[in-house]
Amino acid sequence: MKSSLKISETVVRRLPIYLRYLNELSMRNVQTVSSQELGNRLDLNPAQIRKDLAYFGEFGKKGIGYDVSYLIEKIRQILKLDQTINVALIGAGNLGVALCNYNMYQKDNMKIQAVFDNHPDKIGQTINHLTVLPLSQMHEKIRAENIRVGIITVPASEAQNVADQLVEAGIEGILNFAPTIIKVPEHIRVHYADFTADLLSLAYYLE
Amino acid sequence: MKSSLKISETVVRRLPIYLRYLNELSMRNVQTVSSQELGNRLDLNPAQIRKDLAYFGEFGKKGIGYDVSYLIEKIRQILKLDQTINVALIGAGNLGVALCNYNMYQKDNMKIQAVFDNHPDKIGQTINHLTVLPLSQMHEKIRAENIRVGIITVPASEAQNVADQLVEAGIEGILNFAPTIIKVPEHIRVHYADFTADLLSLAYYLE
DNA sequence: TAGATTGTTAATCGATTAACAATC
DNA sequence: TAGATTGTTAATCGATTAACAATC
Repeated sequence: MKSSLKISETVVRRLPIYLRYLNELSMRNVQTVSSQELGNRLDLNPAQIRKDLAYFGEFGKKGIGYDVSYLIEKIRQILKLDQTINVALIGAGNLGVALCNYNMYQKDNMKIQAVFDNHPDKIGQTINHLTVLPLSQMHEKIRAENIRVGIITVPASEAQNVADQLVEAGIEGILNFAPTIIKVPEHIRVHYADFTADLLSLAYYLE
Repeated sequence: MKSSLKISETVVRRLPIYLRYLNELSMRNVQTVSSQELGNRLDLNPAQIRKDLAYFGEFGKKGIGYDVSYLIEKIRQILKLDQTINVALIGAGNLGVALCNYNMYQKDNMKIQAVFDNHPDKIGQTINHLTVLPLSQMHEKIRAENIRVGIITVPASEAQNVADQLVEAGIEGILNFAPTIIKVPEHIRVHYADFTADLLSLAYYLE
């Protein structure tokens, strides 16, 4: 385990991709997989996959490949998904509600434990067993429930304000669906789920 | 215009980000912006922004900066957003419905013109003025409406099947929200809106 | 043993950034 | 003119890939 090394962001971003396919293999009772097979399926170079995994340890066996279950366990450890991570969602609009109901991350140990919205129509409603709370209760709830990640699904115009409140409440990471760049202190991690940019850039490649 | 040059994907992906902020400036009646200001706001290196734009032409004025309206116009041309691009959405679940209602890309000239789903409960329902059609009508409708892009919001297990049908119907690009890698012919462009990977990789950086 | 596949080094490729002449 | 800022080159930095000894 070379955990002293600084691992690049591009490497970390591939780990969930590996994990997902490994889970699929596991469900099909496949015992072992090679970097070759992984690469084929995921459109990645096998050498890259081996190198990615080698940053974290020696998980494979020469001549054999990787034990599927063992590698799943290891990647989950690396991503810190061996513990439950509590998540709050802010913005109970169409997208927010969709993500709450999705809740497929639950099997990955990330669980939406609270939903916030300031719209009077929304407050008090129930979404997937969770009552929508006003933003004024965010600080208290986030601390009480040990929530460490916030998902922002409010309009772009409100995203920075919500981010500020999340930081203030002691959140450690943010997944921002609002189509805007937000400013947070150094120690807060922000990922962008920017599907409008994904869609618009697609137009460039047409025809 | 050095349009012969092969532009890298990372450059193209930043164009919608520029466009978005330029639109904001335009609405605030800002006439001119420097790469410095853009970089500040978007957390990007000013040299990178100048280089990105210079791939497509000389849009700025030395000593002055970029004319906001002119640059918006140019970026829209580059991304081919000066024409309307018709889009189909496949999978009228929570997420699909959310994206239909969103339809904020409409102002960017990408418009969802058809919605498909095979679930009997869904077929015939109306979502944002569009009637949900069965997949069996996809081929015909896509050709009739000149639809060039497909958004996949079905479960991962069905994504490849839907992608195959989209390709068969003559689609040119796909935005895939299903958490799985899909295989398509060389000439089809696929972008991934993989927010579960964004969320899981966030866990790595906590604490 | 022979075949397969890892972990890792070295080579390549591509992206970012600094620096600055050109010029508004 | 003096100050600001572009477009572009060169330097740096980082990521991908090929190749192969080690070994199951």
